[in-house]
Amino acid sequence: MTRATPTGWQAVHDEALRRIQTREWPPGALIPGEEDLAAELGCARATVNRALRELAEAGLLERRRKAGTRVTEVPSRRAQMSISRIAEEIETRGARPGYALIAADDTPMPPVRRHALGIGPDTPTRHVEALHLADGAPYVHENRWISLAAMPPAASADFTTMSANEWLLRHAPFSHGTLDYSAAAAGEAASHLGCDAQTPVMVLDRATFGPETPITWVRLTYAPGFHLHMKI
Amino acid sequence: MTRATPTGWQAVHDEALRRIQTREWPPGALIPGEEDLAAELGCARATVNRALRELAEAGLLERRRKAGTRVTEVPSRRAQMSISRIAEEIETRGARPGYALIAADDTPMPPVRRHALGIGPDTPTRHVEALHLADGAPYVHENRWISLAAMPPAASADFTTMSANEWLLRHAPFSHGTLDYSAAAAGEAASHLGCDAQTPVMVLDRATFGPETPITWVRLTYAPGFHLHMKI
DNA sequence: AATGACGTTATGTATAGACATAATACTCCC
DNA sequence: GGGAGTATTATGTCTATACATAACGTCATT
Repeated sequence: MTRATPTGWQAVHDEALRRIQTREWPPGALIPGEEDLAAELGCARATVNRALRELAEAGLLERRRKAGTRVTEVPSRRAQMSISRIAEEIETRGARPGYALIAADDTPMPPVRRHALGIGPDTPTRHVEALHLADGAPYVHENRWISLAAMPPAASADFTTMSANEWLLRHAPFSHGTLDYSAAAAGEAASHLGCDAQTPVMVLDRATFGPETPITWVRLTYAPGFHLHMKI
Repeated sequence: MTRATPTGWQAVHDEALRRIQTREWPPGALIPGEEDLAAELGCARATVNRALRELAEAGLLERRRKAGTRVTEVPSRRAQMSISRIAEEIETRGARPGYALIAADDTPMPPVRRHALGIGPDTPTRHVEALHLADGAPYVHENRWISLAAMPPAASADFTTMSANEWLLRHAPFSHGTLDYSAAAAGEAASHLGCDAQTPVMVLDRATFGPETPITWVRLTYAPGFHLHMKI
């Protein structure tokens, strides 16, 4: 019963994945217990545990104490994308990043966005508008408000050379946030992006929070032709 | 030196996260070794390892053998979204899902898409066009080709009541795929979505692969107002 | 029959100890 | 001084064992 070949949790992971994909363990089926699998594959239970835990995190298995482990009936898998500095994003696409500040002022934050970020009408904010370039061409228009309650130094930060995006990534201890992509007409950003006001473009609204407080709300309006690529 | 309070890898995880967020461990800094932390927090090295590994997977720490563990300078974090059945997606938004088949025929797969999916011009495919509804209103238009080489039963499957989306999730052992969101004018899908051909809408191009073979390529054109929400 | 207590069981996690591995730091030789 | 080989070291992983915990089933009680 003891198989010699697989050692290491990755081998166990791969073997289990194979059994799921070949439907040797069909959807909905209860798979052998950790103890049994460990015996069969000739390794410790902890090793099997690690392997099956990863598969459960990937959404391919469902594990419950006492009930055991079963193959997910209709796996709802997670797609991942990495959120990074815009400059890095541009470099990843093989282009030379550029940056131009349009305005850094005290334009008040619209009430709708105050609400989205969860800050009161009295919280002071700073407004920054900028354009990011890829190989000299407009890439994305950035329209941002920063809560000065959460980030007082932002009041005097210089955004002419370093973008607010990068400044915040370096200085703000952010912990979580929300992303909201939608399609819209370019509208006011059109002139900066060098397109028609009616051109369909991708818009990203992002709210970012520190461990305790809201930090910033930003609308990124991408130039026409942008596409968001993810793997699953 | 021994702290009583934290036990369990989650406690260690939280404590390390706190130290990162409070900049007690500033960006770029080398943090104590696993052995030291285990001694300080009064637990086994394996427990510290588990906690720090999770933080490294989250992109907050960078770990290298011999070099030790350091806090990521500019963390590029990952946003996740769950890919599930369209019906489930609609239910999640609090609406009653509906489905209507528009066409199931042998319309050939356009060469561009054959290329995207990676199948030759001789591979037989089936074409399915359908509309998904949320509370009776158009939600998303589905335009799909299925490789019959990978999924022969799809040739005779009945897509009038069950969508190809759901049928494939149940029958195809898919392992990976690519997602590509973009903004575009509604175009040909406009009539089905009940909007203007020039209306900006979100378009999702998805290629899905089994462990060995390409399975399906689909273009989902979402109705106006759709937005893609993610958390980070 | 419905309800509640309890034992059983599979997963979840902690532990100490060991070895593997990668990468740095150092030493020796030329 | 420079390059090659070696020692050192922090993380990566496996093992065996133990106990914790959630939840299913059963049995007794109402």
